[in-house]
Amino acid sequence: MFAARSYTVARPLGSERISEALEALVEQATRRSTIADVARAAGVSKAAVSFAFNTPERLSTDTVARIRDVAAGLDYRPDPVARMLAQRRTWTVGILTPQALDVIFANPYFGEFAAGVATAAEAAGLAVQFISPLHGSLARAVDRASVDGIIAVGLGADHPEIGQIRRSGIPYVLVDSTALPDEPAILVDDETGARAAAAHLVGLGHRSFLVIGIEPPSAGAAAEPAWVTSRRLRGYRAAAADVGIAIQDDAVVLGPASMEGGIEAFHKAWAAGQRPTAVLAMSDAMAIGALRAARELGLRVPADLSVVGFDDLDVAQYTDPPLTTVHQPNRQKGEEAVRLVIDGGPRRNPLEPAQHQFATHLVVRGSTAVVPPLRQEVPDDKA
Amino acid sequence: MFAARSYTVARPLGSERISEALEALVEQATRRSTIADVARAAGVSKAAVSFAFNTPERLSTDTVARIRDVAAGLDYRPDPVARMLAQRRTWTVGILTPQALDVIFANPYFGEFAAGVATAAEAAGLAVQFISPLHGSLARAVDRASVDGIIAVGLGADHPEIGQIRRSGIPYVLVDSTALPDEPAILVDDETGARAAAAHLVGLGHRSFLVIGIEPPSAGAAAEPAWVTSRRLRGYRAAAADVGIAIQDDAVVLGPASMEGGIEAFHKAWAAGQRPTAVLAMSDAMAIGALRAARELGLRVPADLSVVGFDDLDVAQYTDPPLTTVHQPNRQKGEEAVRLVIDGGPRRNPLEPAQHQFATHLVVRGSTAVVPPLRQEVPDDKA
DNA sequence: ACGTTCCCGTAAACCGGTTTGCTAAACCGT
DNA sequence: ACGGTTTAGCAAACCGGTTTACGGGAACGT
Repeated sequence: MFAARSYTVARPLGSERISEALEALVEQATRRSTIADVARAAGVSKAAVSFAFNTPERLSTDTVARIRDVAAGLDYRPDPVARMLAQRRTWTVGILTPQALDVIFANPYFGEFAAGVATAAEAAGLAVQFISPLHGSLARAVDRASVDGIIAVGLGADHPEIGQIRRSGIPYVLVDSTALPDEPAILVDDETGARAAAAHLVGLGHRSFLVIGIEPPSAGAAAEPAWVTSRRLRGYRAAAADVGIAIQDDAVVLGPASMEGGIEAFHKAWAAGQRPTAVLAMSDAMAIGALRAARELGLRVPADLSVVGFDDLDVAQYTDPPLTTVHQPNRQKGEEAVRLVIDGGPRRNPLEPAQHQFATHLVVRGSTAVVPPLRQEVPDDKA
Repeated sequence: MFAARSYTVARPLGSERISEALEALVEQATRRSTIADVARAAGVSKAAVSFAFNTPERLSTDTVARIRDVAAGLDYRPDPVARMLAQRRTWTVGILTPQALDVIFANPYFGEFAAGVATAAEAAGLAVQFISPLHGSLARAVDRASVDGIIAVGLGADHPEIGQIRRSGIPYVLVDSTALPDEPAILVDDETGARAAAAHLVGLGHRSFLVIGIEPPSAGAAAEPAWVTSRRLRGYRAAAADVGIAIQDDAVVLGPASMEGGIEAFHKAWAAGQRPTAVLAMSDAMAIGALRAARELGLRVPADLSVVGFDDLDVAQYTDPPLTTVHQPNRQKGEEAVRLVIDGGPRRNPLEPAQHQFATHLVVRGSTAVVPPLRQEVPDDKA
C-alpha cells in the first residue's frame, strides 16, 4: 500500500550489483537520521542526545549546545512513533463515532463539537485522531487506534464497544449518551430544553405538532429511554401534556440528522396526512430541511408553520427566517470532554462527579409565530 | 498530563510499603497482555504469535488455532504503536492545514473535503489524523505527527513548512495551492469557474460588481499570483474585460472564508460607498454571509442584488434563495488526494502526471437575476 | 589527605512488536 | 537407507527512541 518512507529518488540503471550499491548509497544519503547518528557524530551516547532535547538541565550547557548543533546539521527529528513506544504515551486523543467519517464531517453539529475538542486538545499539546468503523467494524478501529484517551460521541449504551473500551484501560468519556451512572460522561439537559421549545409553541397557541427525531445508529436503540430522541421526546410531550395534548406516535417521524433527513421526514409526514401547525425538530440540520420542504409545499414560515430546531448551530442565525432553536454549548462540550478524559486516569478526586451536564435554553428567532387563525382547531389541507 | 495507560482502580490505604506491593499486584492484574505473555501461555515463541496473526500460513493450522485461543483468553490486542515502529508504517494519513483546527472544523467546505479524504482512507484501511499548528508552530506539529502521508490543504508556496515536508521524505500532496510544477497536487480550474460566474452576471446585464475574496493565512501571500484569491480574481476580471469593464481594487474586499467573514466584508464595502448590483463571492460561506448582510440592508436578492458563490457546498441548495455558485468537486478532491499520496512513494509511473486538476462549472440557482432596471447605469443609494 | 557530595555522562535494559536467518524434524523419491 | 526438499517453529536482531543504574572526576568540607 504505502511505499517505504525513505526511498531512492531516481532508479539507477545498469547491472543489479551496481544498482544495489548505488541504492545503498542513495538510501543512506536520503535516510532520516536517527538518534544513533547524532550520537556518533557528536561523539556522545544516545542517552546524552535524548537528554539534550528532553532534560537539558542534566547536561552541561555547552554539551547541550554541541549536540543540538550537530542534530540541526543532520536535520535530526526524533521519530514520534519510537518516542510514543518508549514513553507509552501517544499525545493523541481520539474522537470515536459509530458512524462513518464521511457522514460525520457532513454534520455541522459534529463540526462544532470537534472544534471544541480541537481547541482544548491544542492547548494541552494533544493531537486529535478520529476513530470510526474500519471496514464496518468499530472494534477493529479501536484496536488500531493509538490514543491516550477516547471521546466517544453518540455511542449508545447498547454498543458492545463500550465494554471493549472499558476493558482496554484507556481513559474515556461518553458524550450524548449515558451508560453507567458513575461513568465519565458529558451530557446536556435535553428534556428541559425540549420542554421549553414545546412550551414556547404551546404559548403561541399551537396544538398540532410534528416531531422530527434523530434515528439511532443501530436500529434496536430507538425504544431505549436513554437515547437522545427519547429524552427530547419526553420533554416535548411534557409541555404538550400541560395543556392536555398528547403527541401521538404517528406525529413522530425519524430520520438521519441532516438537511436531507429533515426534508424527507417532513415530506413523509405530509404524505401520511399530517397537517401540523408547528414542527419540533431534534436537530437544526433537520429543521433547516423542514424549512425547505415546507417552502416546497407552499407553506410560509412562520406565518403558516412554525419550526423549532435543536442545537443552535452557527448556521441557525443565517437561515431564512432565522431559526428558533434550543441552545446547547456544542464547542464547550468538546472542550470539557477533553478535560474529563485528560484526568481520567487514576481519578484525581473520586468525590467530584465524573459526569458533567450542561444546561440548555431556548433561543427565539424568526421561525416561530402565533398559530394561524384558520388553523386554530381543525386541520385542513391547504397545499 | 495524561496518566499512565494502566492504573490501579482504587487507591489502597496503609503503609507505603504495603500499598506498593498491592499496586504491583493490581497493576499486573490489570496490565494489558503483551505478545510475550501470549507466547509464554501458549508455550511458543513471540515470533509464532506474530505469525499466527499476520502470516498464519507459516504455521500449522492447529498451532495457529491454539495461539489464537490463548490470545483471545488473555484479551490480547497487539499494541498499535509497537507495530508501527516495527513495520515503519503508521497506517495513518494526515491532513495538514495552516489554520487552527477550530476554524477548520467550522468551515463546511473543509468538512466536505475531509469527508472525501475519510471515504478513501477508510477504503484503504487508513486512519485520518489532523495536523495543524501546535502552539502556533506548524513545523512542530509536523514533527510530532506520525503519518505515512500528508495532504496539505491551502498551504501557500511561501510556507517554509513545505520544504520541511519535502525533506522529511514523507509522501505528500498539495491541495488548492501550486508549488513546483511537478509536485504532486490537487487543483481545480479556478479561473475558468470564476470566469463563468462573472460571465453569467455580465449576461444578465450587470456591470457593477463587488468581489468578496478569501484572505490568505499569512499576510504576505495576498499578492501572490498562485494564491486562490488571485486565480479566481483573474477569472472574474477576464469576463468583465470582455465587455470593457475593469474591476477596480476598491471593489475587491477580503476576509476569512466564513459566514461572518462574508457579512463583515459586505458591510465594509457598503460603508465604503460601494453600491454593486452583483456580488462575486469566492466561497459559499462568504456568499451566505453576503446574503444575510444584504437582507439587513433592506436589499432583496436577487431582485435588487445578485450573488454568486464558489464551492457549491451542500448548504448552497438550502439557502434562501438557493445559491447560484461555481461547482467544484469537494469530496472528490479529498478522495483523489488520498489516492495520490498513497502511491506517492517511489513514483510508480513518472510519466503519469502527479498533479490532478478538476474542472469547475457554474450552477445557476435562484440568487442571480437580471440587473434591476433603475440601476442599469448610474449607481444610486437606495438603503 | 580523605571521605562526601555533586555534576556529567555512559552503558544497558526496556517499550512491544516484526522479520530474518537457521535448525530440526518430517517427507520424498529412489 | 540416504541425500534433498519442505515444513514448523525458534532465537535473536531490529525498529528508534527513553530511562535507570552506575562510574569517574571535580569541588567541597574538615
